[in-house]
Amino acid sequence: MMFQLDFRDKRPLYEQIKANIKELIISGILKSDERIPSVRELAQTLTINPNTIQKAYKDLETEGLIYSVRAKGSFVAPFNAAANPARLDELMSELEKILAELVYLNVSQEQAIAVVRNVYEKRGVKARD
Amino acid sequence: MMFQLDFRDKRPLYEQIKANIKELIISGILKSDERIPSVRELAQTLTINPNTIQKAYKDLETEGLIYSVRAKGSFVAPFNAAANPARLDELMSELEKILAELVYLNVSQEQAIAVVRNVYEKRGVKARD
Amino acid sequence: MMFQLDFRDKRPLYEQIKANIKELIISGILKSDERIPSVRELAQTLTINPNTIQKAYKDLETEGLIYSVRAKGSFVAPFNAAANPARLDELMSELEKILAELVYLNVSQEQAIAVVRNVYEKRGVKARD
Amino acid sequence: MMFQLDFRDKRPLYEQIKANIKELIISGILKSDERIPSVRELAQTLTINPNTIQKAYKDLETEGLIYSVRAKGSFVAPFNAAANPARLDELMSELEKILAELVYLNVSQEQAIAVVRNVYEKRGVKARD
DNA sequence: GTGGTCTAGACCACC
DNA sequence: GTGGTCTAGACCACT
Repeated sequence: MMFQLDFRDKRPLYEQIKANIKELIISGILKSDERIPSVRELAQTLTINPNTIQKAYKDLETEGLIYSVRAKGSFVAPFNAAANPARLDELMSELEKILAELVYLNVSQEQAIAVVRNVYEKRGVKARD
Repeated sequence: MMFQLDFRDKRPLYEQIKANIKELIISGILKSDERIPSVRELAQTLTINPNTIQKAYKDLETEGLIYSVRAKGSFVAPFNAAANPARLDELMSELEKILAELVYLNVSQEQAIAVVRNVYEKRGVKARD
Repeated sequence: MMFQLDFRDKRPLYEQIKANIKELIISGILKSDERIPSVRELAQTLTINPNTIQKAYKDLETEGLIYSVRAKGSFVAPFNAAANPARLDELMSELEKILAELVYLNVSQEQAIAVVRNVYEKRGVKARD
Repeated sequence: MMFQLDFRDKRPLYEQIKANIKELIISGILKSDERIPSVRELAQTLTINPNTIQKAYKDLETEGLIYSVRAKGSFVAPFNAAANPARLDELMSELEKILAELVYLNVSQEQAIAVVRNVYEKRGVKARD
């Protein structure tokens, strides 16, 4: 489980960490109940302050993507479709916003659908534990 | 041309202003070369500082969505497909990220494509100047 | 003698007018002692305020590029190399600044010299009445 | 890293600041990833308002010459040839304009080329990070 | 301490 | 009246 931080990125470091871990989870690289590095481990690996990792993990836990067991570590949460309908609404709204701008930029419906098919082909058949 | 600011929103005010005006432009409500409110006018309407509007307008201008003429006012920029290849890349990348998360949340490809068709139906045939 | 103004240009209108007339003179399209449009004529052609033209002409006269004869009109000044050594210094300084940035952007000396040759080829042999 | 502002200069202060820092970068005095003074530091040194520096830095960042890291400071961006094709076009166009006027002022092609060679000799072999 | 955002109030150039 | 620039002083998020 490795990723790098971009210190020139405008986003806060903890946002980058969240985004990276989230990507590892939704791409299926990290499986359900798999252990992820402890706060201290990751802080050392990335050479940043543990507080920053702490904040990222806490956020991910609130979002239902990971869970922590005291004295054991943090783990990938098993997928639960019903867990966050709010997140789904949010994504749909973002999706519509992006599509609207694509329409404005003269991207054809066919091109847009092609992107959808492409993503589903790449990620759709991945195993989910 | 009216919209409201949400002072509880965590985003900077000028970002909200940008987003609102952008939406008015890409939705076709504001037409090419149509005049938008002056910096002072809008500041008064929204009861915020003119500098904040100024910043939003300046940003929108560098993004190619509006143009400002000294002593005349600010106007919607005529659409220019070739103007913003970078923005298109950015949008495509965002699109893929959202779709990836939708895959993870078990949204079917058919549902995703339905959203695309829906947006194109609603906005695709709008007149452009 | 025609040119167009770009109202979206950030420069003041009178600067654009100056630049256009200057280009017509240095490119040899307007010859020495040739008459240029009166303030009123040009103002009407461009549909802008005569004061703006007035200011442009006054500036050009100060720079030695045109001269005005009361009740006759304005004319292209005959070329006089010794007239503005200051302008030459200014140009040389600008030239060096641009070249310095080209160096930084990895443009080769050969490319730069090619541009020089190209311009001289195009404009060098033009007749100067 | 020192320079002075000319308060009689007609250009905005932030433009002067930008020009000065740009010169330090393209001349190689400031190296890649080298830290430049913080907004507040420089404001104090020049005895002007921090907002003015902020604006200059922001502009330099969008031009790709520096990058800023929150809570860390601002730094010289590593050179990226592909980053700025638009700027190159702009410079070339300016170069041609200046050369055209030099032709008009009877500066010989040889003299112009000599200037080019001179600049490349002075700056061409500087180290880049 | 750093960059980023915001306000209030001011002056300038342009048309 | 319009956009553009500048100051002074303030608060916030981040590390």
